[in-house]
Amino acid sequence: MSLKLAVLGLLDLEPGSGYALLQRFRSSLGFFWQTTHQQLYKELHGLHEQGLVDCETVSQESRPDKKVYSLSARGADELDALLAKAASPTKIRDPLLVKIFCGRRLQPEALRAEVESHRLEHEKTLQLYRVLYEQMGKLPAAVRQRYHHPLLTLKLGIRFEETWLAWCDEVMGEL
Amino acid sequence: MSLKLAVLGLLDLEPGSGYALLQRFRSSLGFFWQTTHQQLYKELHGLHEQGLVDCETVSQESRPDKKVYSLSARGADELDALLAKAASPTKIRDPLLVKIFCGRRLQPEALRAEVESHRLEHEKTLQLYRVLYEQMGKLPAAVRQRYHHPLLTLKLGIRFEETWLAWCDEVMGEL
DNA sequence: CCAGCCATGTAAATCGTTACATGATTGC
DNA sequence: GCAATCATGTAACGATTTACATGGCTGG
Repeated sequence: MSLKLAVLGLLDLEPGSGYALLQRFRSSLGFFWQTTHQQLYKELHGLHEQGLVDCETVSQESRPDKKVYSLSARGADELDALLAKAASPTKIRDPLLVKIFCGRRLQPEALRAEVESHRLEHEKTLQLYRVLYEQMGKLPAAVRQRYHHPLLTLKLGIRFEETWLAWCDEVMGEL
Repeated sequence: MSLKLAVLGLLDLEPGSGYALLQRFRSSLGFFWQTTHQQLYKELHGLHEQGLVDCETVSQESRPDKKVYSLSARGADELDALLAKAASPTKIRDPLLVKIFCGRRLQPEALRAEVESHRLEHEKTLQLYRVLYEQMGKLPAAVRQRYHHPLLTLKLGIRFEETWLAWCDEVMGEL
């Protein structure tokens, strides 16, 4: 259900092709709701069949044709209906934590290497989030207004990454 | 794959029936890797077929029979093999964040109510984690040693919940 | 007497990942 | 020439969720 909400929500911000949506996904919603192009295209087909999005095929020179989707009136209603429902509670699903939980049979160095490598990833992600945060601060006021809610989620992303780093450092000391 | 690792890891800590494992799941690993009894029983059947766990049926008075599973020698090898693989990177998947991201069409009060209710949940969870943390500190030294790795994951759980609370407070001020 | 715990399972439906597939254009 | 970007899809498989199913015992 969240994928449907995510797609409608992205189209509410602005229309676009499946390909373009996927890119926006990857640099915003994708931080806390991943998808693949296969899933996204399938979802768009489904939404179109149900009349929740409009679709216009656009021919391009020196590039494949594309289908530009936009939110229909019924889609906007559906979006409101989805937003009216309570969000189901957050669930963490983390293979690294499973591994650490089960890690007593493993050499400490092996685990430390793993934690170290994840730490690096989180550092990169934090950097990225901070750059995006800066960028959003520089947007024209009208646009910034529209992206106020996405910005709130980005703030949580930053807090989470900082938390990861602090924990990785703590764990490195205890392994 | 993480479920397999999780089950083998739990059995490595101590044997138990599917039912008992599920309860341990819910108060430890389940904080960052959920499962249902259906999935767990199926996994146990699969592991048993592959000879990775041993299974002994125990009759009980005034209670249904149970099947007590334990890690076999081959299961221990498999566990080591799984632990040798790198854990795939962490992905957050959070319906609440999707909702907030898409929430600009919603009344601020509606979103605030949602955030408030999630905040309460996180507060409860934090309380629970802290109690569990205290309890683990009081275990006999030998057992505490065995649960050192689970404790590390609990520490992250506590940090995460604190992060959630801080963010909820921040967001409440900005909606 | 009813709810909840103990204890195990099957089946269907949905969701998500991975592999396979195409084909032109642009930049190094 | 080779890799990456643009742009879209099908198919198979695996994972996860939800519904259905049973039945005795314990505590309030």
